[in-house]
Amino acid sequence: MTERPRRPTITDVAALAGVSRTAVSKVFNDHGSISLATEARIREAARKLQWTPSATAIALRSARSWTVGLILHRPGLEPDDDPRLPVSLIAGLEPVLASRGYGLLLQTTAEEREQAQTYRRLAEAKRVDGVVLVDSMIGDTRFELARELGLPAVLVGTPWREDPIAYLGHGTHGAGMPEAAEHLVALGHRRIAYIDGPEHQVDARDRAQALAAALARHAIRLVAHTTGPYSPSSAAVRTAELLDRWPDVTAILYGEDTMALAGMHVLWSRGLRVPEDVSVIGYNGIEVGEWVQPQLTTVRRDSVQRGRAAAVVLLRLLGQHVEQEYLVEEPALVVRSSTGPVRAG
Amino acid sequence: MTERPRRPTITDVAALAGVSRTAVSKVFNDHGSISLATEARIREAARKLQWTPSATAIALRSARSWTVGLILHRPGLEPDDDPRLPVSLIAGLEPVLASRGYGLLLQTTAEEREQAQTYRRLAEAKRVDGVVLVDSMIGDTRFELARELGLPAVLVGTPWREDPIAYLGHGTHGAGMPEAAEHLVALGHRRIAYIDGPEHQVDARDRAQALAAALARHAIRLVAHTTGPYSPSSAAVRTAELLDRWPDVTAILYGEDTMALAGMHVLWSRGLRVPEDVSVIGYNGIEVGEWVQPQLTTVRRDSVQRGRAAAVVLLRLLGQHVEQEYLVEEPALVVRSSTGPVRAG
DNA sequence: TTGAAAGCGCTACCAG
DNA sequence: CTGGTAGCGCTTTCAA
Repeated sequence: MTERPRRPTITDVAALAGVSRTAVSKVFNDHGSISLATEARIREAARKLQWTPSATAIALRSARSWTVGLILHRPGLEPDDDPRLPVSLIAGLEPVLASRGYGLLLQTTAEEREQAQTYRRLAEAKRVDGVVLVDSMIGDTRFELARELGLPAVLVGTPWREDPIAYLGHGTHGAGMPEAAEHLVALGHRRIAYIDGPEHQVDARDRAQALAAALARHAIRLVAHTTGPYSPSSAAVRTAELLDRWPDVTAILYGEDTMALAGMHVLWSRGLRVPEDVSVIGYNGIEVGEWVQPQLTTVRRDSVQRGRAAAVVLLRLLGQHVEQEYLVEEPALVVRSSTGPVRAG
Repeated sequence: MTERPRRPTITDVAALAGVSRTAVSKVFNDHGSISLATEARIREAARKLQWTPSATAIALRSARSWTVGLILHRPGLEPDDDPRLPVSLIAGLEPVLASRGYGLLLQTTAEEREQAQTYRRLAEAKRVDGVVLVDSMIGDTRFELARELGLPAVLVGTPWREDPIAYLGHGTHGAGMPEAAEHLVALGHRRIAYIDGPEHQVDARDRAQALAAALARHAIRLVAHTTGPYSPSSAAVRTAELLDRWPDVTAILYGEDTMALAGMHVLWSRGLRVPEDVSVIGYNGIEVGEWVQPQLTTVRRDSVQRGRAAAVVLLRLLGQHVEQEYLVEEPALVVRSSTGPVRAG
């Protein structure tokens, strides 16, 4: 490989254009005033040299990194089964951030408690100007941490208690769950179980509460409510235990779609048919739910929309003037064929 | 909110410790020599001030951003059905990069051709020190681009033609497909179709070739081979067309697991049973395949492993001395219940 | 309208 | 073993 020439700097451009670096800077930040002729010369020189301002120099000079951090907790080694690497969220977030010149820096942590350290490191080293918080937990200390670090932050989810942090809830608390409950009740279900996500997750808690409240209006209580990781295998285990203890359950809700699929697998393996013997409802509205047999009734929520909206909130916290607003629809029940009338008799 | 004090700088630490900035720098980069006493004083001062070296200053000074870029093409708005946001890959990549202090910067592009521009921008602005390339295409120009930009790069996949770029192939060309072919042939299948990924993808091409070659050894030719996007809906459409034209097909392979699920859905909706009437094989080994009914026979490959290995390759290109090697297993056929003997008669 | 100079926070090179 | 100095590439007063 031949020695590659040093990247051109603003000084080179200035020299070529026969002006000062100041002039170049002004042109590229449309600050101050520059005569049209000079500007043309400068732009021409920059083009010739293929010069682009150095992001690192700008970062140092302006004390902003133009980067937003997203820190994710990866519980296990296998991520396929982990709904917590929020692909759709990123798909919504990133383009909006990029439209304002912000990059998205992804970090994963093995342990929950590493997170605080990671935020601190990123913030203190000035690697990021702000962060997107996901997976809101009960007792979450990240909001205070962000404030202490002076780090603009937006939470995608609902804070566990009143908090001044900017957040973007998943719709009103537990949205979609009342509809799911009504749906099951209308089909005649009375013995309903809920295979839930982790106990300490705010989102899971809100949904569980909304579900319980909706059922209570019909004087129904969940026959069982288990909490645990958002993993299909955990859902499978818990479904099996559920069926052992309450074989007469007629409907099961799951905290996540892939959990519901795993649950259905257990049902089939016990000779129970869905929905003839047991109805099943998932949560999230992943596309696969449409293709499986029976098609999965679920509560769909749109993380892409939520990601976009969160990006806007954060950009504003970062001092950007953003006009655009993005719609975020409420989570909604999608009735497909994994739910049906309770069996007569 | 009260006015937050300016972040401490190395000068503050030096002042507090009563030494020069040089001394502080030396301690934190264990360069040069510093007496134990001085070092202790310096560390103490840094601790008191909660000082962390500024990443941006280091970036400017060292002309490295300590960041690696990952640019992804997002074809549609809905990412759920898009296997191209390679979650598992990221899960493998990021921790290894982070272990050496490298961050992972994620960018998405709407159009394929925007990619070149994005690489150029990142490289010229020195936002990234290197890139991970995914989704190897036939006619791919990114390798030359990376060289032109002097940007260390590693391709996860196989280059479309001989190229000096560092890459991490998905095992030997088309690995797993011969096994899949043998499996079907052994079950008595002769009328086999392949609902493939995009025509211009190297990985898809290699797999198709490997499949065709393996079948040819048994004097079998695919009754149909369609190419198209890696999307379930496309797979559904193509499956329907396939069944219209070749109703006598007894086995269908798919370029991706979620495509296979969509295909099975179409089969069921036509009253065909899997595997009694038609056998189905997917590709990738996503976890959901285990939970659906019937469980999906597939070729599993481990993107997490591949991500780790790719990170090591890139780190070395970036001049890091990495001892650790990560195992990358060959893709392997996982026989489950979506394949069965061809129906007698 | 233009540019000289100072300096963002850090590290490398030398001289002491 | 220690520290002064120069400078990474850029922007921003402020003076001409």
